[in-house]
Amino acid sequence: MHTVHEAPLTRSVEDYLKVIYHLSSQGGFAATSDIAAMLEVAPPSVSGMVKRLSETGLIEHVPYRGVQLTQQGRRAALKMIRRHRILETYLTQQLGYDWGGVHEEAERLEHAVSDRLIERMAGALGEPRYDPHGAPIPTAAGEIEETELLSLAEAPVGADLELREVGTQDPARLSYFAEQGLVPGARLTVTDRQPFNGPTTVRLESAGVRVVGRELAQALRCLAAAR
Amino acid sequence: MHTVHEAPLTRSVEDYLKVIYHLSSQGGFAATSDIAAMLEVAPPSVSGMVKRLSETGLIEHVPYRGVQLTQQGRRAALKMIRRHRILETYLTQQLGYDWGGVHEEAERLEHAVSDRLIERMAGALGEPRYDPHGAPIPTAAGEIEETELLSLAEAPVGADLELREVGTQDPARLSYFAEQGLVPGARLTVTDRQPFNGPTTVRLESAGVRVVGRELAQALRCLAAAR
DNA sequence: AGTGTGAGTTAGTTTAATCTAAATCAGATC
DNA sequence: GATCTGATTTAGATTAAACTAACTCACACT
Repeated sequence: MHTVHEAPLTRSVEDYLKVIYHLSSQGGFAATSDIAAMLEVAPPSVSGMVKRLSETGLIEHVPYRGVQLTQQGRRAALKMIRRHRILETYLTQQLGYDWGGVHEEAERLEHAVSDRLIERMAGALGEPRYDPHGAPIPTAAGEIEETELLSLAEAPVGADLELREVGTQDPARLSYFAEQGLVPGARLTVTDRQPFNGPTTVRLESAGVRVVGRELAQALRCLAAAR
Repeated sequence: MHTVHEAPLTRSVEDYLKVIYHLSSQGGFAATSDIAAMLEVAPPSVSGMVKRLSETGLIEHVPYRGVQLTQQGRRAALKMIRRHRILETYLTQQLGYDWGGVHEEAERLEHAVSDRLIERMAGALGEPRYDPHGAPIPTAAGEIEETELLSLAEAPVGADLELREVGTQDPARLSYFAEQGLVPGARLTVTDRQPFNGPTTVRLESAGVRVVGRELAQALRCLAAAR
């Protein structure tokens, strides 16, 4: 299949595709209002963009239901996600950025970098497979690892887990997690959970005991630990 | 003096300021048509932008004469030039870019990077004073070295020179110069010049003899060599 | 089945940057 | 000094992305 001439996507289009990817990743449709909320934009702006995106074949729109990415749209979204995650990894490992601030910087840069630069960065880093928060980095070919992870808020008491991904971009939460030793790779055991969706208590293998409120626990995504 | 709240400049505004800086650097005014030519934009677009820029106090406009930067405009322009040159230096030294292509990449990135990132890059490079083409890098405080250089097209026969700056962004010319050993720091002696603005012949201290056409020679900016 | 509510869409305006075509100015030429 | 010419500006249209206000749809509830 020949490479088709593709007009460069504008900043906005790229952002829409990324949030549609995230919102529809758990199957199903992304709702107009959710897209609007994530982009901090009024709902009619979304309707307008949705019209253009479906005209150009990047999304499928079912009026009053929501939207889904087409193959083409998914490819474009994964490309932006790769850019974002490579940038975060590079800024962290090569330029001393900490968890706070990387996201914002990457968010701006991802629209300006060339494929060539991203691949140079990836090369300099040794083709990393995960970003600093533990999220998988799509390959240049557009494939992404899809591992089922279990949020710490749902993990059963007694489970031995490995923390794989810290699923937030909020700098305050990120630095709090980092302080608490709650970083990708940490081994932990769930020792308790308060009733009615209360906080989860865990024992960290290499540190002490932590009590994590439900909302925070939802961001911590784990895998059953290999023993 | 307190830092005034400054609205972030758009991509376009920044580009206009940069070319106005370059066009008016040899004193005097930048002409509408020259700005239009450098930005590859129609002259009326320049008139429109000039109106807005002078309203916001970044330039001084004398109708039918041209424009000049104000102090504020000059500061903004030098900031962009610093970003551009730090980026070119970083891409070249840390990510293996060669002379061709760096310019284009930096041109896009300079609008997206934060001051913080630029200063990290500058730090990683050891606060470089010159970019890969030999152009001086403005300091973070907004000062730029202004050394009088002599274009090779004007240098008298017999002069011993040090090549300081290769003043072009054209990738083809840049790689040609690099092949010929005409890079910043090269020592050379002017041995001949053909009449009527003909080519200049130079002997390179560490290589052989080169004949350089007038147009190319204009891009090579030199300093009288220390002996 | 009728209706109310909130989500979604349409209509029409705004802002920034561009364009083409038309008008105007300034300096050079005769 | 009148005129010509090319550079510059003004006028008006276009595109992309956003907004507010007003309308419409789908679906849940009685």
